[in-house]
Amino acid sequence: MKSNRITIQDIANHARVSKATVSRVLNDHGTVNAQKRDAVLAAMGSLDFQPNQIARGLAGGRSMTIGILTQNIGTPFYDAVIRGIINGLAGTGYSPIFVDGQFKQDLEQKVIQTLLGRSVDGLILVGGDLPVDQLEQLRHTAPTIVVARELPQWGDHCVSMDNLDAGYQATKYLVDAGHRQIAHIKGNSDHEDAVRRYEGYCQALADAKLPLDEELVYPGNFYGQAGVLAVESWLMRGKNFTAIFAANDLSALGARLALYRRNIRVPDEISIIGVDDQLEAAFMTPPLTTIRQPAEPMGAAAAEALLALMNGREYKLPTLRAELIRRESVCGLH
Amino acid sequence: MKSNRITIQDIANHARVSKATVSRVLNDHGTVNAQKRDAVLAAMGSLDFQPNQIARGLAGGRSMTIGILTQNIGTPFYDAVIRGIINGLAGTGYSPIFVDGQFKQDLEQKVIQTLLGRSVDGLILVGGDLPVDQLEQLRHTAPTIVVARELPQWGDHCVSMDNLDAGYQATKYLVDAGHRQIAHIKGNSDHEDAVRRYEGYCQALADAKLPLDEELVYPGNFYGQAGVLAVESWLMRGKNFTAIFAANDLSALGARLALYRRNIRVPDEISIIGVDDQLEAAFMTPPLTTIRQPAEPMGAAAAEALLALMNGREYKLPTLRAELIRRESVCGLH
DNA sequence: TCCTTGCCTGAAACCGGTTTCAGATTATGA
DNA sequence: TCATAATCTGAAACCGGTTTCAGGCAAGGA
Repeated sequence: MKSNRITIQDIANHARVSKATVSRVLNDHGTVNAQKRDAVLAAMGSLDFQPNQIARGLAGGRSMTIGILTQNIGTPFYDAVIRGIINGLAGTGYSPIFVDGQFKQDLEQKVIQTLLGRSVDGLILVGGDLPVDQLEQLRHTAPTIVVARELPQWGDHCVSMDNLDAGYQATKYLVDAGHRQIAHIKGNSDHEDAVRRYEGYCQALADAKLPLDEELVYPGNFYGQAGVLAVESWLMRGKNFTAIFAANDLSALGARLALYRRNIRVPDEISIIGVDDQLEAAFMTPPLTTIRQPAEPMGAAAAEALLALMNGREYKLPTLRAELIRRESVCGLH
Repeated sequence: MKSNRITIQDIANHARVSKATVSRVLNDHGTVNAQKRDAVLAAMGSLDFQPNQIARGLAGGRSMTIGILTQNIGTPFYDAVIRGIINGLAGTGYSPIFVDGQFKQDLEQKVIQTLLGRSVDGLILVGGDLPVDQLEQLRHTAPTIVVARELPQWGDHCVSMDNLDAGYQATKYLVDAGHRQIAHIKGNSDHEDAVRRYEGYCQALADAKLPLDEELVYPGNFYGQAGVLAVESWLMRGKNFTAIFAANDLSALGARLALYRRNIRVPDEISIIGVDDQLEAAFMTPPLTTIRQPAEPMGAAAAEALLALMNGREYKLPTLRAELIRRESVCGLH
């Protein structure tokens, strides 16, 4: 597969100028006589010239690539964040390169090295577990934005949503609707977001002077099956509760299924609220009341922030807050 | 942000050898005296050397990147295919670069050019609309695999599932369960997969000597709302039907919701079958009977095939077939 | 008219690797 | 012991661009 691609030298020959001049018009840099510029442009057009980014990257020190570290958690949330990033980068000349950390610290470090080996111009870390001091160090190697991970001390290098607030809003909404016995299906206990949502749950309970019943907190994992098991375990033990706050939509769905099997009506007998507002939530039966995570906007904001950061432009991060989406899976108790 | 990264020359100085020798041990190429090799290796270790992929790409002609053209359709299916690709490429030294074609031919062509400009070593096209002759041409520029698009004439450069078969299986399952009036919610009419599934539906009907009622075919778009509207339009017009074949799970969900609103029981009164088997399907109420698309395996197979293709290795594509997943949204009519 | 000045331009160095090629060294065989 | 082959090695060319630098040229000022 011999590369017969035409190079800047071909253009130079064709337009009877030097490589340097071609480079100048290519980058719109320095001054070039209008006639020569036109000749170069014409040559580029007729020869269908496509500059070699690899060579540009090597020579210019800018590879025009952005490294993206993802965590292959397989939830719709991360996928949406990534979509946001891809869209945010589209048409900017920068291309995203993806590597997968699988939520393992050592692997994360390794794949970030491969990213650096590719001289990425910037880094977007989606979630992940890297300790802050390593992030700090990384930041001095390449412009870095962390997204979908709460790092308060990182200020404007971090695009995230307040998960404690999300948990709080969800729980408070149930409390305000009159619920007093509110169960919770947790996400993975080693997952920061899950812990924060749980903290929000606790805090809302405390603020309402409601006791926290540990037995009404099920150690889930963000998957649907966890929701099923949670409900079954509570029912089995004869626990009383009128509402469930699930750490994400998928486990809310699982919970709803378990109730369906027992012929327990939602929301009449038991209310359910989730977190995510993924596409399917609106079509659950009944449509799921949930806390919307602005996943795609987060990704887009991260991309935009990184672009600004790399080019030394000012920028400010949008404040992305969890938003309560009222649908029909929660009803008032009066 | 001065790049103080250490280079092959630093290693060479440190180990008292030439760049050429360092390169040789780096690539395990040619012969190198064991002592010098050790010295080089030691230098690499102590200096924490990370070869510059950009430079390697330029010099060696292999960029170790794979271009991925995606269609930002936003459905879980494509996301899953992409996950499969990322996983399939993980640990191979190749990194995926993503561009988005948004299902627009002209944009697809443009972004493929940017991929080529980055001297990708291979190309994976996920879905898309590019005409076959352009694909054919592309194939001679870089090793190319098409995934999630049926291109029978492309033989082993194409990883796909038979969507006609998927539609046929779904419909036949309903027929075999005793259903005679089977409605269908189509996907986008300009989407090949949707058309094929519809063809499968028609064929299964024909094979069962059942008439095709055009009014029971709703022109959907793979989204949930289409499912809702489909059911409402049929009900409004007083159409009789006992089963629905939805072109994907999401529109099946929509249909289920519309029935729920009318208090029509599933599957007792109306059966539903979808296509995809996305994560949520198993937790629908009732759990959705569906045709599983092996999305992640398709992505993984595409990655594997491309790797083999690029390195001139033999390979054979797995036969990935739609698989009926029996759950509870379909019941027999007897 | 001569000297600056500023505008253009091409030659050449450079980015960090790979690869070719020829020479040096060592091992082998006669 | 010497010729020959096999094994190693470094210098230099090269990949396709960018950037520096010095010089050529025309315009402007004295």
